Amino acid sequence: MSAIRLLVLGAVRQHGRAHGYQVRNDLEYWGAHEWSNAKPGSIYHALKQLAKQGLMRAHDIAPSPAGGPPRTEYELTEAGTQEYFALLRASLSQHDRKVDELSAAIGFLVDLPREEAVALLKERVRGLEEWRLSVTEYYTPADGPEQLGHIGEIMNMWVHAADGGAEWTRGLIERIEGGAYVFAGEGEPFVGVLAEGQVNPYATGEADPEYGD
Amino acid sequence: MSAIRLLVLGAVRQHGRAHGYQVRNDLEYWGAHEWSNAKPGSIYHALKQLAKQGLMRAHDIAPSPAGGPPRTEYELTEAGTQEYFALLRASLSQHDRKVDELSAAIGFLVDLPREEAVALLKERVRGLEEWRLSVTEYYTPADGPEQLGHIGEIMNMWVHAADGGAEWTRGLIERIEGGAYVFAGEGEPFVGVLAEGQVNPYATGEADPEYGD
DNA sequence: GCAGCAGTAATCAAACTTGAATAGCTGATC
DNA sequence: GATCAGCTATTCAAGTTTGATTACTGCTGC
Repeated sequence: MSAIRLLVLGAVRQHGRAHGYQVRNDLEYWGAHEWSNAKPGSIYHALKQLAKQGLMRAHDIAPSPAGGPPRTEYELTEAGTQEYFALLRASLSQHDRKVDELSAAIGFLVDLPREEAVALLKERVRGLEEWRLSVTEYYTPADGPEQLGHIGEIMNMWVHAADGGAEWTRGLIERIEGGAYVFAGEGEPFVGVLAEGQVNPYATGEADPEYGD
Repeated sequence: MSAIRLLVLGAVRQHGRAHGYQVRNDLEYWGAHEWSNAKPGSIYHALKQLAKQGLMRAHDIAPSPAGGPPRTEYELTEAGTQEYFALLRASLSQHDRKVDELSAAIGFLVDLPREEAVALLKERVRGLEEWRLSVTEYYTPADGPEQLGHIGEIMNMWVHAADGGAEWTRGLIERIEGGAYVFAGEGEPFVGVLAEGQVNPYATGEADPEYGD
């Protein structure tokens, strides 16, 4: 559940204090329901879990002003902030994680200082190159790759994915080094959450590629 | 659970009759534990589930000849075979499925006639191109793409993935049309499972990229 | 001759995910 | 002015996945 974890931690952190529905809305705003398992059930589960693990503080709040059942607001603890950054760094630098985790991490990329973001992404590229090498070596039987028959196509797909991933990452590094976006400590931070009452311009409720996961 | 479903159906089908541990071993032989959630628990669960749904017949067998608790052998029913091919076709042609499903499907690709495999893969390419278009259109706000800030990088990643996936698929189509591999109805089929007692030359128990899923 | 390790085979509790259901309020429609 | 649709907000049961654990056998060294 690291992707959900990262998303929920990041969303609550940006609000300072948020309830489940707010988080759910942010994630939809980010398109997260399309590339991750960010369904209501999972979000509420994650919030409870994180609270149980001491990463969030829960505050019971009176019934909402606009109808619905009474709601609970959450707030990161110090440990929660630590966990957030640890997860963010790991998701960016380690290639052997699910795609939804990377997507989430890209969304929070600017919470880090610029140089650190670049360093982590370079680490990712290194990992991808290493992995590519290990796949081609490990899965080449002693008696030649023909032994594998069409099974070799699976490895070929991995290699292709590794190359594509590395290429994309290099492009991103270039843009960041070129001065794109506003990172931590560089002034007015990027506003990535919906204010109370603001409508989500991207909420359509359709189109569900669910690529990767 | 479609990936596990496909893997288990395909493995049992190739054996004719197989017990859980045999399936588990085949999946490891294929490297499936590296790119799918093919853990023992999931495999046994899938077998039971498939049996419950009438896609497999279960046979209780006396305690194994080589130690361990009594085992159960499974065998595809007619409905199971139908389901297997339906799943295989869907996994190959639909781009909006998880990567592990595609990996599994590639492993079983040669269970289909050559022309059908090509047709399904072409369908996949069409879907990827369409999806690429929808991503670039849908996530370009009226007031220009800069509005999205670094969030646009997530969409960029998708587009990159779509392009890479389409390119890889086209390459595969080319190789198949060029006569590579032995498909259904073309003589001696490819042997993709371990015979009883044969050791798995790829079983190392380490290296776990877990790419995609 | 037996302690311990490696291999065979399967199960279980706990955690996680899914999709649907619930429940209250507002505004529109007939 | 009843009721229906739609939004706010959360919970729940059922299904799936995970990681550990169990249980049994054969071999190996001492």
